[in-house]
Amino acid sequence: MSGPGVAVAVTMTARRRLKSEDRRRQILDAAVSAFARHGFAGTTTRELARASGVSQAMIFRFFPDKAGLYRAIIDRYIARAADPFPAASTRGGDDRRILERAAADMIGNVEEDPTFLRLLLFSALEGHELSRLFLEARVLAVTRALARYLGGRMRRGALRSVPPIVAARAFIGMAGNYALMNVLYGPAMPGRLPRRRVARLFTSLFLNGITAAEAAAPRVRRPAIGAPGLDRRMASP
Amino acid sequence: MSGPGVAVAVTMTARRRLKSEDRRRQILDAAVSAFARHGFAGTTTRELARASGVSQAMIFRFFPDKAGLYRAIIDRYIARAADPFPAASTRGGDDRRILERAAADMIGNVEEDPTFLRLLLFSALEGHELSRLFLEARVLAVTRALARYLGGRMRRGALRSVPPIVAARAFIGMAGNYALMNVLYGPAMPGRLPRRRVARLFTSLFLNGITAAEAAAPRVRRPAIGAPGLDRRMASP
DNA sequence: TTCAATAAACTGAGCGCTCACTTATGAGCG
DNA sequence: CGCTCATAAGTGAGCGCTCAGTTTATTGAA
Repeated sequence: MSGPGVAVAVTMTARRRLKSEDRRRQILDAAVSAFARHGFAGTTTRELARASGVSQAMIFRFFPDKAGLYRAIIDRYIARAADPFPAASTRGGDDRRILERAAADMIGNVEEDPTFLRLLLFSALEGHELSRLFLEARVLAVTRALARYLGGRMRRGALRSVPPIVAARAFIGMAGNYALMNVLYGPAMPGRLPRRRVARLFTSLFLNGITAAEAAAPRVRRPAIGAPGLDRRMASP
Repeated sequence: MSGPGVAVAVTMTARRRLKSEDRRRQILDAAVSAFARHGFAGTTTRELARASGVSQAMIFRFFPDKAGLYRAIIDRYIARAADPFPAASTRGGDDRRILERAAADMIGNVEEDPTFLRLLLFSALEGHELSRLFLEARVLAVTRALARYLGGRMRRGALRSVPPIVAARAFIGMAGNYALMNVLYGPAMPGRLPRRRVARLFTSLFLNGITAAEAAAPRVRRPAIGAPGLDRRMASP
């Protein structure tokens, strides 16, 4: 871990003093990984210090307290967010390519580095005050952008007219939930395929489903009393 | 906190003795709520004791340790799981009704009581050993059941032939992610509609998308270099 | 080039407090 | 009675956090 340090070990202590800014970044990096793995409550400042290779005291030199460090992490993520969907013109209309790419990116990014997703979930579950900002800057930005795009395509008559935000949530839900489950349960999760293939399938399902056409299956609208089916056992004890 | 206890405070202790089993259940109930709200690491045994109205020591009379209590909770949830999709015959084929109901139930159950979903997420994120069982008994059971149903319908030619598990994950993803986001962010989440309506919309999208038909939009398959679109900014820092 | 003086990075020891968990000793019902 | 239910009062360990003091890098007069 620490180079070719062997027997001597006296002058070669190899303990590097970093400039304040570098050290701060190092601690922040280590904290990102720790908080993503164990959450806020499950991470100790001692552990953070050990992971950064410094003493506990350094943590509190750079950050007011543990919560302040967490806040700094979220700030950093928010600051790096950019328009995730830079005005993909709603006229060209190669919907398939755009959606496939969006789905593949979502799945791919989460697969390559689940850190952000885990931080997002932990912050929401643990009720951190910045959780909402986190959501706004990243998740909602994507949702709204996609909704805007879909809405534009609907207005042009290319897609069925449904509430665009809900449609966007449906598509993002497919890809997002797929990625989420893979992150949470890894290989134990059945139905994992190469991400491009999944993206293609989700896109195909979604586009087939939402593309304007007289196809729409006959609207059976029976009262549906006592029907068998996926029962209510999904969430209640 | 302890009633009208004033000077005397001797005979009127009002401390009820419960039978062991009742007390155990009471503690378990309180623990479910606490763990669902704050996770395992974020919940203290003092807090559990206070919520159950007993002393801390009682917790350890009924459960070997904090982890054992958590285990008991998960065991209970797993024990209550049943076949969520009791062989909905794949021949009748009122797909719309069955799926709508499934989606509405998923959304409704989570909405009415987010406890289970939060426990599930916390246990997965915190890496609890029983997390996998939890998943198996509840989430995968539903996924597999739906996949089985869809697979049956595909074999009958009623639906397009795609990997059934992935199709199931797509549908569950729509409803599940919708419910998840609503739980995590509540009213801040845009695009919330009455659950029946959302269920109807998701089902319609999905069925339109997956129903066997020659509809399938023309397969544009350009290389897609440098295309604008939802970019990769979804998950990486 | 040398080297004390200064500034900055850094740490070990330990503070007060809370954690999960234990023990001694009742209180109340059969 | 006797036996179970219950608690008050602990225990050592570990928490977030602080601070006196040490170690290193940088400076600038000689």
